[in-house]
Amino acid sequence: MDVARSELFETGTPVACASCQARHGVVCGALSSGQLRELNRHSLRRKIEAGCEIIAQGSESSFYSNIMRGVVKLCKVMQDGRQQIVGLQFAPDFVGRPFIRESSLSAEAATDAEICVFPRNLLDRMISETPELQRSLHDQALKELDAAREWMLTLGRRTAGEKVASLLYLIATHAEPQTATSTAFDLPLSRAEIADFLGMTIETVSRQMTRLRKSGVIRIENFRHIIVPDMDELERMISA
Amino acid sequence: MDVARSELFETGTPVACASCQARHGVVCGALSSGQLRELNRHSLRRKIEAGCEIIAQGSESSFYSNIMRGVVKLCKVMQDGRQQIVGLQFAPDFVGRPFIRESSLSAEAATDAEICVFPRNLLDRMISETPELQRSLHDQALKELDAAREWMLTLGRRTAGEKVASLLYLIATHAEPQTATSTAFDLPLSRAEIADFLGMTIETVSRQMTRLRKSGVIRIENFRHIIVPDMDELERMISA
DNA sequence: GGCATGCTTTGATCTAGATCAAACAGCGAT
DNA sequence: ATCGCTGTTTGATCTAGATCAAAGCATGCC
Repeated sequence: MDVARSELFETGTPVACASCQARHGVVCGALSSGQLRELNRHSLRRKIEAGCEIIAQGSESSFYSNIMRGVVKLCKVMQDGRQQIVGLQFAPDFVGRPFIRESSLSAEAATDAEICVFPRNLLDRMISETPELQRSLHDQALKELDAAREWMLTLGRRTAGEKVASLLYLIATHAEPQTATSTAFDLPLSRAEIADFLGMTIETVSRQMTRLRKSGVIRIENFRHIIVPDMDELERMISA
Repeated sequence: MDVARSELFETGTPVACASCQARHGVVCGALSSGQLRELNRHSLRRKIEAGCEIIAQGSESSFYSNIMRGVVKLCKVMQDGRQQIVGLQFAPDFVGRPFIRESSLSAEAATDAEICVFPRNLLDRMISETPELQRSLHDQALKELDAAREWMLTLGRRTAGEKVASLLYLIATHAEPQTATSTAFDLPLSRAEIADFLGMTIETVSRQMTRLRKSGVIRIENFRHIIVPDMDELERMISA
């Protein structure tokens, strides 16, 4: 499943990141059209299968990316194998750690995804030349920080039931289309990944899911597809 | 204990932030001397007692600050009273959430502290005019993000014993002076605060502390003062 | 001093969630 | 179809850590 770093960058479909020119992506929105042209000349758009590693924990990565489609999970693992998902990213998020080459976490496609890959050196130069871009990445970092801290509260102080409800709520909120109050979406994560996000075991995740199902808060079809008839009801399970 | 927001800004010792001119503080290091002079004219240095709230969760704050001395804890509380410390900040960290007025967390002095208080409007202007400052704050945000994610791993996947060891290691690392391998420091947090940082109860914190004491990894004097004879030993307890 | 007050430690018990162990899908390959 | 594989649910039991309850121990106040 893994894709070596160099491979990721060198074997991608060599197509300029056309749709970035719209206004997708944290990066592209902040660039002048001249910069965008230069960036496009040196960037690749690449399809990534679910499970593919984009950046490996502990590695030095020589590129950044923008998520164009799909969900990416950020993960930390301990050498004894315990692991914790520390962030979920959706289009049009930026992936990569500005200013530090060695990654303290791995980034992996949770679903099939498409990303735009930029060479690190070029983008670093553009960051330093473009306050607008710096601001844009600063914004994203702060957004991720807010999300991380919200999640710390969930990890430290919520019960198993509240944790699962929090996760479903998070996903439902980011999975776009939703009718008036009811919402349907595909879970981008397996039970095992959910467990790693919530700091618990898959058995407990499963039990809490069926508890939510039996109490009518959610409906489950095909393990992955979830329907929330009433989002307010789900929100009430979280005990914000 | 609380200090109203306006009070915090209006009743501080009206002394220009002289020592910032050295190079203390995330903010001051990034400014030109002209900007620094202007900032100083509108800023206050203020002594804060342990327990004083600097920013209240849910409030709109009209200022930022720089920690000059002491430790500040960032805290989130749920309406049923459960709470979680989501960050610890030390001099010369910056306190405040750029670009968003309403705070999703509270900032409170964990120890007696000294801060420099800046009006938000002025600093926001300077941020937009000074890429160097933007970069500096971006750096701090990324540093906090790394710390938050490291802590998510601790909250989600480490045992009680590992959690306490992680906390002691974190504090020991930030409390400055340390001889070759041995380290001594004052805990900036009470047992209850430690519990809120680690997502556990004070009883469990206490038990784990005495376990570490009995196994010789730490020595405890006066509840607050800790001696770590061998930092490597402590590090081994963490199981990174 | 003597006594209230707020931490902190220690002990006894309880329980939410982990662990161990099966069954139960869904699904692609033969 | 049947087999094998992987992911999920469900059940039975166990345990780390929570909860409940009582002492210690400093510190400040009268």
